[in-house]
Amino acid sequence: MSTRTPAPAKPLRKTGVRERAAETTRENILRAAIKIFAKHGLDGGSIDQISKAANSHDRMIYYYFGNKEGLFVAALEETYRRFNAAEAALKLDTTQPLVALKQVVQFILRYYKKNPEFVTLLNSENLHGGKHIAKSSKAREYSSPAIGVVDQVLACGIEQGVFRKDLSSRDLYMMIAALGYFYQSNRFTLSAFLGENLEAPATFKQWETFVVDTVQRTVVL
Amino acid sequence: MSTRTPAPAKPLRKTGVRERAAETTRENILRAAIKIFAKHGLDGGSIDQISKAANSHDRMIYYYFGNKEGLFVAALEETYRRFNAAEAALKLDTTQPLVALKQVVQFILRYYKKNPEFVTLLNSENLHGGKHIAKSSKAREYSSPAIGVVDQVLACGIEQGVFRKDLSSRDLYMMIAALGYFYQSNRFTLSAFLGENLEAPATFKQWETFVVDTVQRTVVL
Amino acid sequence: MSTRTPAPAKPLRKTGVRERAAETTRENILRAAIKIFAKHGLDGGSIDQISKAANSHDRMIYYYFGNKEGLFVAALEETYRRFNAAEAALKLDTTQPLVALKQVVQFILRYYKKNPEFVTLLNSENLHGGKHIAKSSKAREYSSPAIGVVDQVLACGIEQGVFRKDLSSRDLYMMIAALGYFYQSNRFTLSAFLGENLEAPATFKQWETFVVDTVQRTVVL
Amino acid sequence: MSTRTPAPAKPLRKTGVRERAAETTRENILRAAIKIFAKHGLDGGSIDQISKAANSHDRMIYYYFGNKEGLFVAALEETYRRFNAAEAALKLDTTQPLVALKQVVQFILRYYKKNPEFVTLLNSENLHGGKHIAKSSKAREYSSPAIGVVDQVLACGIEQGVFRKDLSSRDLYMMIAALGYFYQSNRFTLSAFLGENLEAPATFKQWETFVVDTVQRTVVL
DNA sequence: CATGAATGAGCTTTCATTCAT
DNA sequence: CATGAATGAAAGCTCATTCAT
Repeated sequence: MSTRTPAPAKPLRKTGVRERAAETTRENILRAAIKIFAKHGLDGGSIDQISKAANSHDRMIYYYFGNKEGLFVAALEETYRRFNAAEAALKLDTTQPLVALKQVVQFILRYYKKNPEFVTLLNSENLHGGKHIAKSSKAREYSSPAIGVVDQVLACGIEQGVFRKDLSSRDLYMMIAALGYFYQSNRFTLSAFLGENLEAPATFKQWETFVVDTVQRTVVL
Repeated sequence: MSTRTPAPAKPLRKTGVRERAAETTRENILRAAIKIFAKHGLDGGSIDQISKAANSHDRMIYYYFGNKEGLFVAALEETYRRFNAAEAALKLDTTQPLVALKQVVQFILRYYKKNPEFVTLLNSENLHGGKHIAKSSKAREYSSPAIGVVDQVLACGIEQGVFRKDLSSRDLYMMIAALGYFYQSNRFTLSAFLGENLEAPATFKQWETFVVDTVQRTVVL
Repeated sequence: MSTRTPAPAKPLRKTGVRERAAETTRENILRAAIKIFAKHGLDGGSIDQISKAANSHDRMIYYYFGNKEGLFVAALEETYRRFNAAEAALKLDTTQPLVALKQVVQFILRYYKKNPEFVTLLNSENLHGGKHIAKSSKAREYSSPAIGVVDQVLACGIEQGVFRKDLSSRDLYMMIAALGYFYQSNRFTLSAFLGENLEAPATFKQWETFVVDTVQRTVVL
Repeated sequence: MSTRTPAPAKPLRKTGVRERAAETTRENILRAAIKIFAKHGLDGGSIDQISKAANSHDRMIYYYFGNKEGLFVAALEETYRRFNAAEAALKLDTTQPLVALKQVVQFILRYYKKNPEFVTLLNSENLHGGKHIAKSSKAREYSSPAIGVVDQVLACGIEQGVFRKDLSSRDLYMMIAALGYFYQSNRFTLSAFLGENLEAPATFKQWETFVVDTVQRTVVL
C-alpha cells in the first residue's frame, strides 16, 4: 500500500443534478466499502469487489478517495460517525444511575450485535497498528462522546451517593466495551470452543443479563 | 482454495540427518507462519513472506501443509497448543480461591500481552467465520482445558463458601478473557481514542489491577 | 478455471487513436492465441507465450477475454468464422455436379493444408470433450454453412439425375472432411509409419487425386 | 520438456518375487499413463496424476521411464502393440475378398471406438510433430502389420479378379483409417455441429454401414 | 526397490493503480 | 464526471525433476 497523500476532498456545492448523482456514487462506494472491508478485512477486500458492489467502476474509487487506504479511512470514519450518531440519540434517565447504566450497557452490546461491521473494521484497523486512525483527525474527534456518556452516568451515580468514587470512567467504559466487543468479535471461535452457538438469541440475552449485572455490581458501593 | 487433502502427516522422529533437517524445515515454516499471519493476517500475509522468513522455499509450504489454508490451520492449532501448555504449567493455590482467581486472571492477561500473535490469529480466524477451526478436530480439543481451570477455581470457592453459587463458569471465563483480550486486541484504536498509550507498562499494570479487582468483586458473595 | 463472465464485448469502431489501438491489441492477442494454441494445444500454450507473441501483456488477455478458457473459445470461434468466410467465397459450377463436387473436395483438402491451425484447434477442443463449443452459441451457428455447400451440390446432382439418391449429405460431408482432416492431422505419425513424407507436395497431390476420384465414385449412380 | 536422453531400460530378469512386484509397478504406471495421457494429452496430464492413478509415487516414474517423455514414448509403444496384437488375432476369409474387406473395415472402426485412447494419444503425438515416434525404433516396427492386412486383402481381390488393379494399398488403408479415425476423434465437435450425438449406437451403426459400402464401392472394378 | 525431502521455474490469475480522452 | 485501455508486480499454486539415503 502506497504512502501517497490521498485524493482531494470532494467540493461541497449542493446545487444541480450532477452533484447529486455524484454524491450518490460516492455514497454507494462508501457503503459498499464498509460492507466489503467488514466482511473480508482491508487486505482481503479488493477495489474490484467494492466497485462492483457499488455498481460503479474502479476508477471512481480513485476519483473520490484517492486510493485504497483513503477509502478505508473514509469507511472507518463513517463507521465511527454512525456509532456516535446512534449514541447521541440515546436518552438516559440520569435520575436513576443504575438504570441509566443498564441502558448504556444494553445500547453498546446491542449496537455491536446489530452492526458487526463496526467490530470487524476496528479489528482490521488494529491489525494494521492503528495507522489510519492516527492520520485521521476526523476519527479522533469521534472518541470523546463515547466515553462521555459513561462518564456522565458515573458522575451522576457518585453525586447521588450510589456509586463508588474510586472508579475511573475510562476503566468502566473499557469494561463495558470489552464485554460487548469480545462476545461479538470472537463469536465464531468461542462457539466452536464452548460448543454453544453464541449467535442464538437466548445465549445473547443471557450474556447481556450477566454483563448488566456485573457492571452494576462493579459500580455500586 | 482447493479441497485437496493436505500434506502427509509428519512421521515419528527418527535419527538421521535428513529427518532432522526436515523437521526443522517444517518447524521453521510453522514458526514463521505464526509470526507473519499474526502480523498481517491470513490475507495480508503471503506464502512468499513466510517461506523467506523460514529460510525455506514456497514449495516446501505446499509439501508440508498442502496449501495456505492448511498452513493457517496448523498455525492456529500450534497457537492453541502453546496456550494450553502454558496454562497446564500454572500452579494454583486452591486453598485460597480468591488468590487462585487472581492468578488465573493475571496469567491470562499477561499471556495475551506476551503473545500478541494469539490475539491476532484468533481475530483472523473470526474474520473468516471460524471456518478453519470448524474443520480442525485437533483445535477443538484444546478448548476444554481453558475453561477447565476457571471452572475448577470457581468450584473451589463455592465449596469453601466464599463464592457465589449462581455464576456459570462459562460467563466467568468469558469475562476474564474479554477483559484481557480487548485490551490487547484493540490497544491501537483505544490508544488513539483515549489519548493514552495502552502499551505503557504502567497503564497495563493499572488495568490489570482493575480487572483482578472487578473479577473478584463479581465472584464473591 | 473460473466461470466468470468474460470481458465486455468490443464496442463498435470509433475514430480516435486509443480505440484503434485497443482493437489492435485485441486482434493481436487473438491472432497470437490461434497461432500458439494451434502449435501447442490448449494446455501446452501459455498465456505468457501468447501475450508475448502479441506484443502485449498477460493482463490484457484477462481484460479482453476474461481468462484462458475465454480466449480459447474466442480463438475457436474466429477459426470457424474464417473457414466459413473462405467457403462462402467459393463459386461453384452447379451445372456440372461432378465438377462442383471436385471443387468442394479440393477446397476442403487445401484449406486444411493451408490452415493447419484449424485442425489442431479442433483436436484440442475434442480432447477436452467439446466443452467450449457447447458453451459458445456463436460457434454452433457456424456449422450449417459447411454442410450446406455439400448438401447443395448433392441436391444438384440428384436433380440432374447424375447422383445416387440414397446418400445423406451428412455422410458425404463427413467423408470428405475425414479424408482431408486425417491426412493433415496425422501426417507426422503417418509419415513415420508409411516411411513416406506426407508433407511433400507430390504426395499430397496424389492423395488429393485419390480422394476426388473416390468421392466422385461414391456419389455417382 | 528436457531433451535429455531417457532412462536406462529395465533389466530383463524374470525370477524372484521382487521382480514380479516391480513389473506390476511398472505396468500399473504404464496403464495409468495411457489413461491419463489419453484423457488430458501429453501437456495436460501430469506426472503427479499418473503416479497417483497408478497407486505409486512420482519417483518410480523416473526410476522406470527416465522422464515424462520416456513415459509417453512407452505409452505410445504399448498402444501400438495392443492394436497390432488385436489385428493379428483377426481371422480373414481370403476366399471372399469383399467380405474380408468388410471385416477389416469393421475391425478398425470398432477398435477406434472401443479404444479411444488410441486416437487421443496419436493426436497428442501429432500435436508434437511426431517427435517421439521418430525416436522410438520399436514404434516404427509396429507400422507394417497394419497396412499389411489391407495389402493382403487387396492383393487377394486383385488376384481373384474382383478388385481394381490401380489402387495403392496405402491409399486404401488411409481411407479406411481416416473414415474411422475422424468419426472417433472429432465426435464432440461434430456432435455439436451436426446436432446429432455421434456416440449414440444407432448413429455409429449407420456410419459403419456407409463406410463399409463406400470402401467396397471404391475397390470393385 | 523405494521414499521423503528439496528445488526452481513456470503456471493462471488478481492486485492496486495510472493513462489518455 | 466518467470511462475504456493499459500496466507491472505479486499473488497462490503446480510443474517436472533431482538429491540423499
